Amino acid sequence: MEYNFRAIESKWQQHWKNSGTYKVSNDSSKPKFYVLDMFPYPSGAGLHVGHPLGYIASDIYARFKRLKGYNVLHPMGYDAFGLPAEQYAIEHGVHPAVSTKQNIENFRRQLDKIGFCFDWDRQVNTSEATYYKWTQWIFLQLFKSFYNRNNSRAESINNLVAAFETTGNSDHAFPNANYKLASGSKTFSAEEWKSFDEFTQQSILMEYRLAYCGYGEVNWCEALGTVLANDEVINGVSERGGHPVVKKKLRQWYLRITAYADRLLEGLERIEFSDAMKEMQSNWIGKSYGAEIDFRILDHDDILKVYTTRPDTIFGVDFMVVAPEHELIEKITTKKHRQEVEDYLAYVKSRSERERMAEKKISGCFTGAYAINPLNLREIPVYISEYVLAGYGTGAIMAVPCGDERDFRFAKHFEIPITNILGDKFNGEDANPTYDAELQDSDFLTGMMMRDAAEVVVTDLEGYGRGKRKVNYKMRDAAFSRQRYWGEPFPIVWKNGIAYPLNEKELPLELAHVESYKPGPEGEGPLANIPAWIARDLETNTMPGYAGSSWYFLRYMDPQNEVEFCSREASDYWGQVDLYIGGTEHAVGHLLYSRMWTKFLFDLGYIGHDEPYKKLVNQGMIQGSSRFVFRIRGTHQFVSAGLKDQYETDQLHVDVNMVDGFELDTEAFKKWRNGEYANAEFILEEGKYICSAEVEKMSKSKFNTVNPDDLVEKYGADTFRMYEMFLGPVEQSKPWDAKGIEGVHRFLRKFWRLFYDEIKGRVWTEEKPTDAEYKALHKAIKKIEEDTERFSFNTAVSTFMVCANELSELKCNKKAILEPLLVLLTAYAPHTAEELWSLLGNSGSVLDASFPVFEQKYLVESVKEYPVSINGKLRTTMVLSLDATQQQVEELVLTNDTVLKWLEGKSPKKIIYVKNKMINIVV
RNA sequence: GCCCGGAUGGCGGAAUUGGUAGACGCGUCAGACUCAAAAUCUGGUAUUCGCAAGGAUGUGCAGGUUCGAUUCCUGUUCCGGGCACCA
Repeated sequence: MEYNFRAIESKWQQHWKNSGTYKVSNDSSKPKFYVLDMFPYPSGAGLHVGHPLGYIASDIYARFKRLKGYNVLHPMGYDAFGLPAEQYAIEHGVHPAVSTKQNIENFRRQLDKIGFCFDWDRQVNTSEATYYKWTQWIFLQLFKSFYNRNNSRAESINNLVAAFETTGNSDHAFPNANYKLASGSKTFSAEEWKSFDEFTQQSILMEYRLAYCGYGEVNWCEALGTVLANDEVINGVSERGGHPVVKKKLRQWYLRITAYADRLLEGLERIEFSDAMKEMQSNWIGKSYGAEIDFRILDHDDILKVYTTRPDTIFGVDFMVVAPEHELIEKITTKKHRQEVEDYLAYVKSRSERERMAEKKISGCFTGAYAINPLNLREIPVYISEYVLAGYGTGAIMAVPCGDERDFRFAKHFEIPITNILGDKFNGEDANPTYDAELQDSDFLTGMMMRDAAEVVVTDLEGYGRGKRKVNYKMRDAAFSRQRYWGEPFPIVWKNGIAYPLNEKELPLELAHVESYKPGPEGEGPLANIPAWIARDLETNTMPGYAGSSWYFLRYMDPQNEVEFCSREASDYWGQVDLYIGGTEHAVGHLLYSRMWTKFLFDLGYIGHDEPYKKLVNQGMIQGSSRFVFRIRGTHQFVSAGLKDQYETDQLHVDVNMVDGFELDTEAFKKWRNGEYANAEFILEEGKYICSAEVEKMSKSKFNTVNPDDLVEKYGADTFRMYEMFLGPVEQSKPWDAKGIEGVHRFLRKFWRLFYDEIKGRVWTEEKPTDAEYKALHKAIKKIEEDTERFSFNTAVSTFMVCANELSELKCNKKAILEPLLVLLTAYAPHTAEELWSLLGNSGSVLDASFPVFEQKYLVESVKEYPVSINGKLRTTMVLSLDATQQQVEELVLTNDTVLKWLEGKSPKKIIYVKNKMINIVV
């Protein structure tokens, strides 16, 4: 009887489906455990081998916990809204709902073949109205709430209106400190509030709402008449067609995530994320303590406000730099410098924020204006440079070239004289950002340590009313709208420039059917082209990809609920996600947004916990080998990799399936993407078009995916599962390579042969095991249990191999040994385990067995082979009793021939003996 | 540029707390079985010197701490992820 994995796997997959083996109840006497995967975007390329890496890990853990007696929730669904479906619709004219449905069916087929223990009755799909009804509902709650900074939680906006009606905004200053009423004031009284017209009142409330409207910059491509995602822009031109892209301001929705900045930081202390992950999140939030300082502008009434974390360096300020978007530029630029400034601003407009940050070359220009240092009245030139970003702080900095590297290089480039306030800590060749220097040439601060001076400066400035202490965050409010079709519609109508929420009873606001996915006028989304939509004054933007994923873990708990997003009873039962598995690429996006939504729902009392994920394990990325072609800027010509340096080119991904090794199939390329490159011309080298290659994360957008189907077909799901785990630590990124899969397959066949032989048939017996056999088993139980618990699945797989090798060698075919081993194997190779379990005469699923209990008594040893080193170099080994004392060891060691040889007659200085570890002799 | 990770044989990786570097698997070499092949089994396989015994070197690179460093510290190179509209 051979290992017929195809028959076994389809038999058990069918059986699990029919008998509801993986159905999970919200009502159980067992302790609960919630294992969650980051759900996939169902791309047209199907599941690739990178997806299952995390899913297999979580599946193993979920099965392991179930064997350990838990009621385990392990659901799966689809993050189904998104740009690629819309792109596909544009290219092929297939409605995103149709292609998404097909893609989901394909994903489901692929997932089913791998034998996951998902409870599919709980599946969610973010693009279904039954789901996004509740995404819209939560959005409305955000819209109708504000963040009460007096008690640090979200509350109904009605409470704020009530406060305005009694005390104006004296207890609730504008969240945006720069916001001013038409009168120029930042405060209003109750009487004033009541006197405002509705538009003014609503505009004011918009400044407080947790979901609000504002203006933000997008990538605008005039030639395509559309807004582009960052992904679609390469070197400042569109990926499609290579057209210029500039920034354009559009009305956008935002989520006021900055209100939660402190709580998002604090919450990190209560969750088990890796230190690296916590660090990334806290760097993203970027809390800093500093000061806002007002610099007057010479010959103007205007104030240039800067934020600095180093007020102690104020006497080292040699120039000011403002962001190119800064509102004062228009006013303060002198006639003489106007043309130069305008040219510079035009250049910056074509630059993405990323390019600006990554740029090593110094650029900038002088406005002709001077600011005045408030402490010594020194006149300081005001420059514009792209390295200062409008969104951070006040969009202006005071530059201290002796202490800041970028300021230093800027000063050198523009030949601005550098004031040294660091004495000999500044060498004139590099900036020194130290806090440990005695200030020099700093007026009344001279002689003071820098770290003490900040406080003195701020106090002094506050005295003059020229500055104040300020906590600043690098994090910005999250842009929450897209000028796209395939996303959740906003349940908002616009009347006379005022946004009104739809009545909750009108939800879901279903996405209207469109004939074309072409953008609307003025950069609006495709919804703006639908007369019926416009006639209802509905918002034409849609929500971004992360809307649905910000709360999906809650919907799994109560997926069919028609009256609530999730009942409090269900969310109280399941509580936090105990184990969340997903990639680090979501470190600051999805994970921060969903943490914020959870805190918000907690504030309003809809759920009882304020952190969604108790423990996060980051699966490493499976990397693919990408191929690139080089388009000559502004043309349809593509140049082979070896010749690219002779031209100015943009590097574009091509589908690895059109490339043989490195050689591009140019005819396939012309037909690719529905003829996008039909008129491409090629500059070849030696008659071939050679692509360049890079190892990158495996992703549909990089066209480098490898599909698991063939491997599952050839070797079976159990082999595939164990092989993906055997590749290496789950947290580590690794390039995909299928060449080792044979070894895992051989192991499973070998394992099978412990039970059934191809010739003899059944070989397993009821005989009593020997000590050696028990030892092999219990070593495996211990190691596999520990390894599974700590997510070290690769070493667990190798332990299975070691154990099977040992049992083969011992010729052990005894049920008393093999049966517990099967239970261990269930989490890793569920089909094989089920089949053998039933062949051993058991009824029911092996998942309902209980995890074998490790017994130390089988592993007790009395002696150990110790490594013996001389001066740290291993020279020999000695078998010694485990309870040997230091003195006994010293005596024994000195009788060893090898030791004596290396001692060369000298007596050892010291003998280090670490029990159960090693012996080292120092000469 | 900034933030976060990673680097160990021909390859994927192991070494859980500073204690025998290379478990397990792939590949490869030799052998057994076979008319032959597949499958299976046995043995070898970091580099290097040596007939061997036995040495020397070795965890990206350069230093440091330690009786002892893949592991800790400092610096550095290369690769990967993220940087706010891919999801």
